[in-house]
Amino acid sequence: MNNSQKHTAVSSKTVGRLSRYRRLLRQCREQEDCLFSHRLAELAGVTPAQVRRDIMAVGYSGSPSKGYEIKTLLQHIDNFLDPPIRQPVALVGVGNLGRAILAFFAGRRPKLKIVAAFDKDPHKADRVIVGCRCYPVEQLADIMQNHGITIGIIAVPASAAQETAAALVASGATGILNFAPTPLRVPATVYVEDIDLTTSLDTVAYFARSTREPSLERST
Amino acid sequence: MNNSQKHTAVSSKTVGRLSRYRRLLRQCREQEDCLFSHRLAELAGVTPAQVRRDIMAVGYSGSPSKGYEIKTLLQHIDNFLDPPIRQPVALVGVGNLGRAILAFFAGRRPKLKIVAAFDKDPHKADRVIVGCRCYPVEQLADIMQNHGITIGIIAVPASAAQETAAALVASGATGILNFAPTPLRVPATVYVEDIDLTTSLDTVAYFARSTREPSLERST
DNA sequence: AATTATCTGTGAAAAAAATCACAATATCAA
DNA sequence: TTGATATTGTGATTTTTTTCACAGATAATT
Ligand SMILES: NC(=O)c1ccc[n+]([C@@H]2O[C@H](COP(=O)([O-])OP(=O)(O)OC[C@H]3O[C@@H](n4cnc5c(N)ncnc54)[C@H](O)[C@@H]3O)[C@@H](O)[C@H]2O)c1
Ligand SMILES: NC(=O)c1ccc[n+]([C@@H]2O[C@H](COP(=O)([O-])OP(=O)(O)OC[C@H]3O[C@@H](n4cnc5c(N)ncnc54)[C@H](O)[C@@H]3O)[C@@H](O)[C@H]2O)c1
Repeated sequence: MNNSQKHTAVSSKTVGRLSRYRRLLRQCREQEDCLFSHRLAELAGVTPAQVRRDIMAVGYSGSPSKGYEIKTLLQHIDNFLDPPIRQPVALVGVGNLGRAILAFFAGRRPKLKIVAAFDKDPHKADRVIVGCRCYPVEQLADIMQNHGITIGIIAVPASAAQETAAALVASGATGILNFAPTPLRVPATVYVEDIDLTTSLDTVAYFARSTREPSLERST
Repeated sequence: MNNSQKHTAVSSKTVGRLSRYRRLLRQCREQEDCLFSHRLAELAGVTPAQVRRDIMAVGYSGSPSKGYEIKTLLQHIDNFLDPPIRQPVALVGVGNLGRAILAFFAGRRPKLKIVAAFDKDPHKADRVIVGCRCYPVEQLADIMQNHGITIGIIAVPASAAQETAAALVASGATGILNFAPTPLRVPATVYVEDIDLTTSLDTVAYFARSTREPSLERST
C-alpha cells in the first residue's frame, strides 16, 4: 500500500483523460467484457497509443490477446482517481450556475460530493437548495473545517472570486474549481482549474471561422 | 486588408489566452494607459515571455520604453478574435445549465450572441427564456439557416448529445461548445471544445490530494 | 553624447505532450 | 509444433508548447 502518486508524476492531461475513459468504460461494460486500446481510443476520440500511455499510469496491464478487462481496468482507474476515503466539496455562490452545478453533482459520487454550499445572500442561506444544505458565507471556515473539506468550487461573481479563493484556502482547501472569469492568486500548493466560458466560446468562434474551407454554402 | 489568419496557424491555447488578456486589459484600461508584458503576465498568471509570444499573433508591437498601449493592443486583440461581421450562436438544451448559460451571455457581445435556443420539451419551446427566443428542436435546421448560425452550444443530456451535434453540423455549424460528457463524432472541419465538469472535478480532486505537503494544519 | 537601465521581439533551447515503432507476448489455425 | 496475426508496453522520436536569453530599441541620467 505504498504506491499511488510517486511513479513519475502524472500530468493533469492524463488524469483528465482517465476520468473520461472511466465514464466510457462504465457505459460499455454491459455490452463487453474486454476491449482493446484502439476501441477505447475510438470511444474517447484519442489515439490508441495515448490510451495505452495513460493506462500505464494506473498500473494495470492488459493482455495482448484480449486487451483490457473492463472490470479490472475500471477498478484500477477508480483506485487511481478516487480518494482513499472521502473528499468532500464546498460550493460557493448559489446563483444560476451554482444551482446548475448542484443539480449536476447531486446524488453522484459518494466520495466526492458537494456537502455544503455557501452564499452571501441571506435569502439563500440556511436552506436546502438541490439536496444540499446552504449556509451564509460567514460560516465557511467553521463548516469547512468541521467537514474536513479540501475542495472548493467558486461560482460567485468575478469581483468576489479572489476573496472567496482566499477564504477557501485559509479554511483548508488544496484544490479549487473556478468558474469566475478571474485568474486566482493562491499559494503554489493549491491546485486550481479554471473553467472560463467566455474564453471557450471565443476559441470556438475563432476556429469556427478558420475551419471552414474557402467557398461553400449559401443555400436557397 | 489581407492578413488575419495565415501567419503560422495560431494554437487554441494562444487564442484562449488572448481572450483572457482582453478581459484583463479592459478592466485595467481605466487606471493605466500602457503596461509591460510582466504586468499583464502577473494579471493573467502566466510568464512575461508567454504574453509577448501571444501578442505576436495579433500583429502589434509595443515599445520597449512604455510597453503596450492598452487601447491599441485591445483593438488588435479584438480585431484578431472577433468575427469580421457577426457570428450568431445557437444553444440546444434549455435545462439548468442551458438557462445559466443564457443568463451568462445575455446582453454581452453583439457580434457573438446566442440568438436562438432549442429544446425538445414543448413547455420550453416558443417562449423567451432569458431574453432569448426558444424554439422546438424540430425548427433547428430552418432557424439556423435563417440566422446564418455557425456556432452551437450543446447543453442537452449526454444521451442526446451526438444527435444534437449531427443536427448542428448538418445545419451549418462549424464550431461547437459541448457541455455534455460525451466525445462528439463530427467531421474534422468542425471545431469542438469540450467542457467536462466531471473530468475537471476529478482532476482537481486528484491534485488536491497530492499537492499538499506531508504534514500540516489540524488547527484548534 | 555617452552611460545605464529596461523593455520588446524573437531565434534557439528546453520541457511537455503525443506519436511512432517494435520487441515481447498471447492466440489461433493447420 | 510451427507460422501467421494481432495486440500490449514502452524506448525513441516527433511535435507542440513554453521558456530562455540576447540583440536592438528607447528613454532617463549624468
Ligand atoms: N451562468 C453561467 O453559465 C456561468 C458560466 C460560466 C461562468 N460563470 C461565472 O460564474 C459566476 C456565477 O455566475 P452566475 O450566473 O451563477 O451568477 P449569479 O449572479 O446568478 O450568482 C452569483 C451568486 O453568488 C453569490 N455571491 C456573491 N458574492 C458572494 C460572496 N462574496 N460569497 C458568497 N456568495 C456570493 C450571489 O448572492 C449569487 O447568489 C460568475 O463569476 C460568472 O461569471 C457563470
Ligand atoms: N448542470 C450542470 O451544471 C452541468 C454541468 C456540466 C455539464 N452538464 C451537462 O449538460 C447537459 C445539460 O445539463 P442540465 O443540468 O442542464 O440538464 P437538464 O436535464 O436540466 O436539461 C437538459 C435539457 O435538454 C433538453 N433536451 C433533452 N433532449 C433534447 C434534445 N434531443 N434536443 C433538444 N433538447 C433536449 C431537455 O428538455 C432539458 O430541458 C448534460 O449533458 C449535463 O451532463 C451540466
